[in-house]
Amino acid sequence: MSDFYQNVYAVVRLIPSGRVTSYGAIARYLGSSGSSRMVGWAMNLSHNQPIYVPAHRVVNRNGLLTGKIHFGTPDQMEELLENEGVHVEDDKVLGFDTLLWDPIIELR
DNA sequence: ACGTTGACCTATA
DNA sequence: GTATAGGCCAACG
Repeated sequence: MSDFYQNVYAVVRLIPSGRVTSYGAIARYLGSSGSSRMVGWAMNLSHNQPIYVPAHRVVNRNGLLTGKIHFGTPDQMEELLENEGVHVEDDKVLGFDTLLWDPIIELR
């Protein structure tokens, strides 16, 4: 595994319950600004990862659950988020601005 | 080996 | 405010 993925997983694992972050934020935090797609790829591989990665806490910049289809069932992501107190409606996170957990700001 | 695709983002129009 | 374009780089066929 390259360090990039390890870093991504590490950051994602640090996201507190009930909070969310965005792919771009992680990419920027890792210094790979502009390569936010790689973060998504990393999430895709997180399935095979031995450790559990709360990928449901990572959404796009608009707060939209674009990756929900990559879970077992499309509703799994919403369920997990709702289970943690994050309300989801029409595939988007409610109050995304306040729930956003930016590693650049939080881990600074 | 090459072209296409994609859990994205930013910038123009 | 939506729409389209370009960039990014790893995996897949």
